[in-house]
Amino acid sequence: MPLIIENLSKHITLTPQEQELFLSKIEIKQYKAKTILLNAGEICATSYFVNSGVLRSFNINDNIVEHVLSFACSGWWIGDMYSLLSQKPGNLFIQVIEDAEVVLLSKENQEILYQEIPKLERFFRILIENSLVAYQERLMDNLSLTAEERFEKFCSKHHDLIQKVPQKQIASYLGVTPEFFSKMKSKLLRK
Amino acid sequence: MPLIIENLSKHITLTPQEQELFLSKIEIKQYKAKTILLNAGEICATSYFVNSGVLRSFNINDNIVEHVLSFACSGWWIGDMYSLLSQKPGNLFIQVIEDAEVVLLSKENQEILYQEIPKLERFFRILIENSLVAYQERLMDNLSLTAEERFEKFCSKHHDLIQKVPQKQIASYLGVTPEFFSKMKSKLLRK
DNA sequence: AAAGGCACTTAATCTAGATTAAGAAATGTA
DNA sequence: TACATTTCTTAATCTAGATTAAGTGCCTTT
Repeated sequence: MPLIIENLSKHITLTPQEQELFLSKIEIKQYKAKTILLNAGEICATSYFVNSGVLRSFNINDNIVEHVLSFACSGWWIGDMYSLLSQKPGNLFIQVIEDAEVVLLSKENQEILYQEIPKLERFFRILIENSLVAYQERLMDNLSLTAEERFEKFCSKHHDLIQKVPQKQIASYLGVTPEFFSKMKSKLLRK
Repeated sequence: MPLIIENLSKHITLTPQEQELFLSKIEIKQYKAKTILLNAGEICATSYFVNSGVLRSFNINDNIVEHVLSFACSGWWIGDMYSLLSQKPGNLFIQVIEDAEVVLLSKENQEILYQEIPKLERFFRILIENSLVAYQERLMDNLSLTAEERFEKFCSKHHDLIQKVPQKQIASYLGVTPEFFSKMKSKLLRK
């Protein structure tokens, strides 16, 4: 069974016909590492679901500093929610970190699917609810934990990513500089 | 027209009967300032919609330090999403800051309403989508802006709250100590 | 009116994490 | 294989914001 159908079935049950319909509305693509799927300033018209490999979303502020908003590996969705919803130019880049196979669902087809399979409204509501809870927790962590505590939490939650993602990007995700991250890491290893 | 019906009509259109049904499933209560509507450790079974007054959600970490997650004034929803969705004990408090009239929607009734008025699934999806985008932006702001820049952004976005909320709570929302906030504010006033 | 408790301010001191800089490893590329 | 580019490390210095502490003014409650 395709990974994405398995993913849907975590929250809703689709009939075989509905599964067919869903699969007919998506596109699957292979991308090499470093490929940019979405540039800041563009209008995001697609949701991305990762079959394999790793992606990230990030922005670049005027100081030319990158800030990683999220990583996505096998079984995760990623996109620029702001731009996708508002259909205005966003400020996120979406980039492949490790060679990836990605499912593309256009906003257009997503709306069609909402009409044809109303249950999907429920699926995406739950997906976004969970995402919201995760971002709320991450925000509170950034307000209340030290960099070291955030790193330990990240390790226990996303151990799989640590090998696959350049550590400067993990630093950025945690909100510290690569230099400080390096120092912190070697301090933790010495323990 | 009740504020909450007006609120629903921002994203969906309800028939008069549906409006009636909705109104029959909610409860309206008055609360004095400082009242706690939800304690950390409790399971959240209710969504709150503010008719008037101001509420906040916050947690308290082991160091006995409060961290404000969100404010809500007239026309805003507030709750402990994590606890509400998982039905596990949460770690948020929800408290009245300024005497308030609040609409209560129980999780139970919300589920019933999803059945009876499927459009509501759309409404809450959109509500949560917007909330998610806002938290993503706030997280990125915390990663990339200085406290002063965050404060200026807060002022331009939530000017109404500045008069109503004790400034130590705004400090907490922004992620700085009350002392530093005070210093920062007087520095900005001197300009 | 007194008294206790908050919220806010000011100021001195301290520190987590940033910045700058330079070298070492790793990776890509011809 | 060598060269270039990027990533990571180490270390010195710096700073935004924390901590500690003391004082002021304003509500509450009695």
